[in-house]
Amino acid sequence: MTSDPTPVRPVEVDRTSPVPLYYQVATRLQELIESGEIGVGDRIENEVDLADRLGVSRPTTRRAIQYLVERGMLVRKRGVGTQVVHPKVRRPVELSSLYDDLIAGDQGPRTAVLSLAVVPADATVAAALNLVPGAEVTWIERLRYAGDEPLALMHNAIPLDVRDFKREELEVRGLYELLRRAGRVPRMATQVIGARNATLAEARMLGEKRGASLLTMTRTAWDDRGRALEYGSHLYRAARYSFELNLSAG
Amino acid sequence: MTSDPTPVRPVEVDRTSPVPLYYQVATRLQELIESGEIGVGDRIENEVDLADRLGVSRPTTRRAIQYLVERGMLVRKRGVGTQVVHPKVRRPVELSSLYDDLIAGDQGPRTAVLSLAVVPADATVAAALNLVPGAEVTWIERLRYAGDEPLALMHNAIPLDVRDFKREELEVRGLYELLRRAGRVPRMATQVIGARNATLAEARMLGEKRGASLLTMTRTAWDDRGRALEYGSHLYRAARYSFELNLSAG
DNA sequence: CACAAGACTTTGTCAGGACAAAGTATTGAC
DNA sequence: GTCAATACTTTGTCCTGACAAAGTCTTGTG
Repeated sequence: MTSDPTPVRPVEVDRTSPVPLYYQVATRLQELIESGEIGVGDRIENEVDLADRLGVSRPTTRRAIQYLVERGMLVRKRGVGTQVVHPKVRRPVELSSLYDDLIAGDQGPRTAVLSLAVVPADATVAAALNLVPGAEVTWIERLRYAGDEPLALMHNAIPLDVRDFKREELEVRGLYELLRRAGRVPRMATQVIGARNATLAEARMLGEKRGASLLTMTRTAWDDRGRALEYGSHLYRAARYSFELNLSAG
Repeated sequence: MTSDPTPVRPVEVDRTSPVPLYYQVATRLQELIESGEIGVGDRIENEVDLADRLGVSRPTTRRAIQYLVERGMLVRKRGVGTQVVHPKVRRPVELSSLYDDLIAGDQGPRTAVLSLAVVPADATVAAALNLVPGAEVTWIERLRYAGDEPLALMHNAIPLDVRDFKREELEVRGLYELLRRAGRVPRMATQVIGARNATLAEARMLGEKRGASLLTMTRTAWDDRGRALEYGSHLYRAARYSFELNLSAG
């Protein structure tokens, strides 16, 4: 016995608002699902009826539903209907979460800039940023703290044309924010997560014992036009840090 | 001086094909970009003209372009046009790549099933799979090899109602394939990647020294209807394995 | 020459309609 | 009763048409 689809109750769209209709509908649906009014496993009203009742066209309704399907909240099946599969938005791994270490620099955890200099790129950096070997880059070394304890040792290389960095700004605002202010917004990134044992020097900086397990993460980020923006090579204390990913398959 | 948009040359859509038109167009565009006929930074023809020339409607063309935008190959700007930002498809982290360790079991690397038994779920497993503590699950322990060398030690817990597993099948087909055959397709997953030093027992199984750095990955996967499908807790030799992710921000 | 107003280009949103395809439920024949 | 054919529901694809909004380029004014 299949349960009847839950009708979406009082919903009105605001046609004077600059917010697109499909987005208004999607947001409303999302609220209903997150609040539990439409539970996991429930079917929602079919597109045609929903569109009618909201007073919008079917394409608009479809687009709203599609938006939530892509976010992993809903699943559609032809001939069957649209079902809630998850009450929370499961983002398909966002750059924002990827950059949380940088964003977070704006708020809580303290970040110390250990060094900031213009140096010639070594082979690895040059390859990652698609530069000619020996081209100059801004090289940043930072130590991130969580409370009093060191958490991560972060190295970044940024092409010279991206921006001129100042130490104080970097400590206060964080790398990500500075890039954004320069109008260079990351659009794409590849990252590799691995692990290895700490060297003596690394262990000392991070307050670990030699040989302690460290998480390694290297990342290259590109902007809108495919220009390399940033190369990062970071070390995290494995005992105090892990990466969390939410994935969805369409 | 902006360069003229590259016209997409001989393209025809096949209306007798069961492949959707928008997908045909997207595939054709993708080929042109991957082959380099349309280079990074080039603008492609505008939607309206493209649609005209292909003999399809603008919404269909838009959908094709949208598809490639979501994959990170193209970027659109209102009033400007659509530009190529990356010549290869950068998938936003797929479940398929997430499951490569399982899929790969079908082909190259050998996987030995160390144990396969029905046991009561411990607290961690029960919580991850959303079961009552003590409920029975199929518990699988496997050792993955790359060539002659051990690569990973994998533990999985699968709710009993999902499927009845046989050792031989598991060795030959891999877990993922067996789940798929049971009609339980993973749609969503959360995973946590961390690291720690190997215990003596783990080191022995993996052919490492005690204290060697290991990558840890725990994952819970859900199917279509939000039912927990699989919990996995895996250990990888950090010296021989790393996770690669491609991310895009919309 | 500098700068603002306007024209133009291009993508973004939205409507309404039509038919196809994939499930589900019902009906009918044996 | 069982099973296959049929009807029905629901999403998937595709079309035409229209206007809005955000850039870019041109033009004209001071």
